[in-house]
Amino acid sequence: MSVRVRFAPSPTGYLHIGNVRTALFNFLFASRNNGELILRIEDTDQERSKPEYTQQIMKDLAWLGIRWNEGPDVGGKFGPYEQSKRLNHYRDAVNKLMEADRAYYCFCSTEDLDAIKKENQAKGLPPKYNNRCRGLEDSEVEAKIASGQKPSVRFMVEEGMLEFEDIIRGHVKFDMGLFGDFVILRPDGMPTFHLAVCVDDGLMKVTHVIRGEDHLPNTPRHIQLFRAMGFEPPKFAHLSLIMGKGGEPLSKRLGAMSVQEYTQTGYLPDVIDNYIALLGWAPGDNREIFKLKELEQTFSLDRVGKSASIFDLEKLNWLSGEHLRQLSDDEFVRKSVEYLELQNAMPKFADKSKLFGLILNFKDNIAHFDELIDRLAIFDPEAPMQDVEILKQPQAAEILIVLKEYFEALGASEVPNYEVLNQKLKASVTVKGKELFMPLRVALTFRAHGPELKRILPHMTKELCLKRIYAATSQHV
RNA sequence: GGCCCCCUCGUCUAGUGGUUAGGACGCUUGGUUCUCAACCAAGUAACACGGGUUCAACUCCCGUGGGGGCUACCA
Repeated sequence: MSVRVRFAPSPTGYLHIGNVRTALFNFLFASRNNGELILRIEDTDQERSKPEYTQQIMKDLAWLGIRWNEGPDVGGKFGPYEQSKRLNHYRDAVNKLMEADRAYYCFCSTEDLDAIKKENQAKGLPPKYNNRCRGLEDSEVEAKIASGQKPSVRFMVEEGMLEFEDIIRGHVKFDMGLFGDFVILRPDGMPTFHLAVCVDDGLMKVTHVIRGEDHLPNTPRHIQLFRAMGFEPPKFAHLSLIMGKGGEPLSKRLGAMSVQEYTQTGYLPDVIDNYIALLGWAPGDNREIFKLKELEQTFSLDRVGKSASIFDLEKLNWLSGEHLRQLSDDEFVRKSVEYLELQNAMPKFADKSKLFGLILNFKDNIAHFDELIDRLAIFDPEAPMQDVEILKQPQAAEILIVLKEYFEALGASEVPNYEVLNQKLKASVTVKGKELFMPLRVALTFRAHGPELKRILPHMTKELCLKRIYAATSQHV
């Protein structure tokens, strides 16, 4: 049977690193095994789910290069793929479970439940529901409903040890006597996550459930549910969690940046995929740089580790630089321009024909595209002066004089020539090395750092250089 | 509190009874260079702890400690 996996986010927020890894691993596993990936939207929490999140999640996944075979947008044989549109299925399932005597109405209020929990805790007992509505007579149930009480429906948990093989964790076992009966249908008729997941995974013929480790304790419940509904439970693989810098859980603000923030910073999608794949997975041969396509061919679940990992921005940045340097010049510039356009940060001082040359200067210098915006300022006639204190050193004056002479003599549309300028400077200026080049650089670019002058000079104009030289001279005097 | 999962350099990891415990990021130093970056070279640093099992444990078992998760009519 062919592999069918799913990524099932709830649209209650944007995709963050943790989500992305689950999505990516599902995608890679499907891809590697020529299987199918289902995108299913778990929007049973009416309060918190928002359609715009669904849209953004799909956009982000697409940006990352994660492709799905079935989903809300592309459809499929087992749709619909939004749980809010599958209520009939959950209703059916509940009816069948009730008929089979595996589910029952529960009239306990939130206060009742709290009291039970507190009592159990005080006695040091497992904090489980005491199943007290299990024994309700049909007549009692009818009376309560007739009196206007809205019941929830609980699943009857079978006691005993439940054991299963997790692809990542290995053999896992739980004592089901420690679990109380759990709610599968809320009083308002909406299913809970447990029911919806099992019904859908069953109906959609999911073969492997790859999800976060936070779901590990849910799995024995789900296995019982699957069986009670007549489904063969899928295989499970529980991924360890990703932590923040200090090892604390990845929270919304700390490091759990949304995909969009990475897009804005100017990382390539391949970089994010590559870095996240390396969190918990290693090919075993010390290789670290992968394009998504290569991951699709290399990934396997049995090389996924068990321990939680910390998200490290430094390494992400290194990886990003590596990817950028592997791009061809054309690709680098094309993607740079794409980024600048998307961020509405296209330089106004250069037309597109010139831009190629300007941008290419920074290919070896940046880790992500947003650095480009600032770096490009060395070509911007409107860019403010920076680092001009370097011009205070006494030797700067003679350098400025030579510069002025050279550029004033230059034809209006003539390209500045590094060699010629250099000869002139060598001939008439006493300083050399750093003492020559630093003031020179600052006078021409207004920045103490940047690509080699030799590289950038051909991209500068007489007008721009003179403007800066005059400004620098007046500053110096 | 109860149950479950996890534990190799600061970080990501390789390793499956016998290794000088390997690689990468970071950091340090040197090289290159007009600067920054990049690049090259070298260096730094780890098996959480305590008991077993064994001729031999990072590897297996048991405890302790630490971290995390679940314990919702959230997913």
